Amino acid sequence: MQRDKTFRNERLTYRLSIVAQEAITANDAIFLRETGCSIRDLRVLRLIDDTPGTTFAEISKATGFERSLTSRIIQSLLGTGLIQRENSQADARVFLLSTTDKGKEVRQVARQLSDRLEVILTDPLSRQELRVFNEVLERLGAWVTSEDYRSALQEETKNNHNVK
Amino acid sequence: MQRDKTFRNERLTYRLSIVAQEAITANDAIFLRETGCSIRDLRVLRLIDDTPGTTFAEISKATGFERSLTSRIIQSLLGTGLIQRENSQADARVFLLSTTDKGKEVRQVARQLSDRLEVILTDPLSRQELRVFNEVLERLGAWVTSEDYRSALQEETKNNHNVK
DNA sequence: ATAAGATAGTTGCTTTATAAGACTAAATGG
DNA sequence: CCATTTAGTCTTATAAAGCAACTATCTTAT
Repeated sequence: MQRDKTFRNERLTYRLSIVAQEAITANDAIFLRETGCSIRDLRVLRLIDDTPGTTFAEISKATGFERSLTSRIIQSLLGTGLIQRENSQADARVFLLSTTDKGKEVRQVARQLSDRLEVILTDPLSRQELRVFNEVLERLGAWVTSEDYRSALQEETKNNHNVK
Repeated sequence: MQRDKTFRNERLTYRLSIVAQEAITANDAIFLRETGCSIRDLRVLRLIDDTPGTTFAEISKATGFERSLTSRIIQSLLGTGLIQRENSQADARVFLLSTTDKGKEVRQVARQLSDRLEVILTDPLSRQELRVFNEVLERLGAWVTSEDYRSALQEETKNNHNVK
């Protein structure tokens, strides 16, 4: 979609959304094709691979995904044999999750793919620009997810409820 | 959602998506509250205000929105009295769109709000960083929407169909 | 020992957004 | 004047995501 947009003198937020949207949807399709997993699935896979023995609840908390969504993602990863689960000895309600060999392999493939896609994405940038961009993005990420950001927004829109 | 994410050593694409997602959803809610329009509606409003006498088809083409979606957005703007339409003399199938006074006003309010929100968003950045960020984002925007980007992606995934 | 929560995880249902496509009316072109 | 194309609308299908109910197990208090 969106072929011939002009793109000049637009808002930062707008440009941000364009870049994010295009980069992500394009990448997501590629990940799906090459690994059989969406980016979101892979994020869960990565989490499990990094912390073997983790549980459903921890995944849900770490990702912020809804419980039902988390559950379905885990089902899917189990279904494709990328992760396995065993009953916890300590608590019969709990399943301990870990990656299978196949899961580890897919994770590796995804990691490499991700590297290559990132190289393509940042192709038009100089090393210097990339560095700044990365750093700024990290800072902005922390900022937009902070409480301070939220209250700054609230403060703003409280004052000028109907401007002029 | 997503409160205590750690955020370090993550991918650029991931950080990009976080920032875009948070910034946009937060902003969208604010725009909706303050102007009664979503960001998407406002984009259409802006287009119409910039090119009075434009048509449904042009809007759809410029935004890349599906025809049905475009139609519904226009209906909505008509319904809230932000735009008006008249029959084209030249072609009875065509409606010429233009903004009403109310529409122009809302556009102004939105513009100012957008300015203020952007200031808040970029609060943690130095002037210098902001400049680079803006420029890089513009360049990336052009890049990810280009044919070259698409073919670079295709090229990439064609070669290593299943890595190792 | 047992009743009353609380917690782990799953499943079905509802809402919502979007795309797809059928449809009407009018224009174009041979 | 018939066939095809185009403008724009409207209905319907589909898919994602959240909500809430549900089972099973654990914990705590009496």
